[in-house]
Amino acid sequence: MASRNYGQYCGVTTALELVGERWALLIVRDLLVGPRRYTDLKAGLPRIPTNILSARLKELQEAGVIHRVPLAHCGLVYELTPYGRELEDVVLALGRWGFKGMGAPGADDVITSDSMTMAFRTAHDPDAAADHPPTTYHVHIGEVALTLHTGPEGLRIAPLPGSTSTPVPAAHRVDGEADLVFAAGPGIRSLISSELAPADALADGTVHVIDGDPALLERFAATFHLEPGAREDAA
Amino acid sequence: MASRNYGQYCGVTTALELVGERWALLIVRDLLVGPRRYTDLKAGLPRIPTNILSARLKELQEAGVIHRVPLAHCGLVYELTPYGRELEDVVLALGRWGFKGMGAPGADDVITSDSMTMAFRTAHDPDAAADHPPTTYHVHIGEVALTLHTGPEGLRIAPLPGSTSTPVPAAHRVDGEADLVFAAGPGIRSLISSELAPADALADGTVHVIDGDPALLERFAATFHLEPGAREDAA
DNA sequence: CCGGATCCGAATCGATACTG
DNA sequence: CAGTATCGATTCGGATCCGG
Repeated sequence: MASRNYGQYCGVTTALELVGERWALLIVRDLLVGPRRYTDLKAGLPRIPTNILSARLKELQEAGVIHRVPLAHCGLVYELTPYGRELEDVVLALGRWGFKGMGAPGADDVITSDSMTMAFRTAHDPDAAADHPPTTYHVHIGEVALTLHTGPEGLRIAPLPGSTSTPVPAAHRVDGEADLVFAAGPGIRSLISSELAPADALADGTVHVIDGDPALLERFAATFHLEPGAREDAA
Repeated sequence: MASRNYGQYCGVTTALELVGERWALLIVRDLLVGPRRYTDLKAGLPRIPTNILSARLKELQEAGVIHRVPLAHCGLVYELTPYGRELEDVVLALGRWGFKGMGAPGADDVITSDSMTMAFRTAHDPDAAADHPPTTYHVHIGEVALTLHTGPEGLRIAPLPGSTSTPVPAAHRVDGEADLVFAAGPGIRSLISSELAPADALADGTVHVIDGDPALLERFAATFHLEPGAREDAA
């Protein structure tokens, strides 16, 4: 045995032995949003083979990263342990770096509620948000609809009903009206990376304001923001 | 085609498609220390098959993460591009998390100069260092010997001659005497995680001071420090 | 529907040998 | 030094099936 390990006494290799396998960190990404049942995970990771999902869930449990929680009424959910929750930095760092390398979406690329939620978390700038009053946005991207609320306690994100994904977060629903309701496609990426100014995004239809003051899109872009970074395509 | 990708439009999946394969981030880890030739990388990653090293180097080039730099006299080195250097956050976050999960070293686990260098970078606390005058440590761990210098410009790490690894960093050699010279084994981990107090490490032989004031080990432990975090072993 | 287990072909990885 | 080539061992992906 001991074959699939890296043979080094090092934090990076230890981490990669625990969560470095294919799909593992994507499961963690979705669980960072909240506890999920097997079927939720399968839906959020549309291309994962079910045997791999099984295997990863088992491995992540043995590693102490997640645990199973039986649900009161029926079924069960997987949930990060405190130890697993500390992977947030890793996932956010990966998301931040990967954002810089994203090109146009592939033909059959999917946008999921959980991946968008984590994306907004990585892009959120608390300092910029503090320059403005608390604000609620309703964002529609493809099939996904999220409520983002920035306030003194930080960022709160919840799926909106109508979004094809994770059911009701019941308790902490973000009710009340949004200050800005808008729809966009994957092109919202260029808004967050400042490649496209808010005014231009409105003008060219990248963003379509449904309700609220379109000027608030400036605030949105100031609050959710990731530098494009040094990308020099060689391929 | 398009088979080996995750089918999502998301920063995390993009990142994992570029550097998520086995060994890729370990190559990046070593290159974060400095440019390395093929043979250096092979030596720093003792268990990597040479065909995999080849393949990863090729893929990382196509991804724009590294590039080949021909050397003046002979040979060539691989070097991170600016884009690749931005993976530092990812590697440090992984190293920080993995550190918490490290148990005792496996029987045939190796400690390399580059992995130790990155480990000290993740453990370095600039604020704690600022509480003390600039300090130079010579640390011997197994076959690896490093000079660590903390000063107003941050942390500088260089391999010491006698260390079985990367040759001469020529220009920026850290010369002059060290304030503290000590040797340790993998047990230094417990010092950095505060599971073992400096005084106890000296008493039980985990750390052996060769030269300098042993009291400076307190300063070392205050400067290089990683919280153990929430680890609850279930296996 | 939920929560998987099983089977099998395809792709990848690991170990060793070999080459310009 | 800087890699290819080869080949068996693993792992992954896709599909199907099964017990509650």
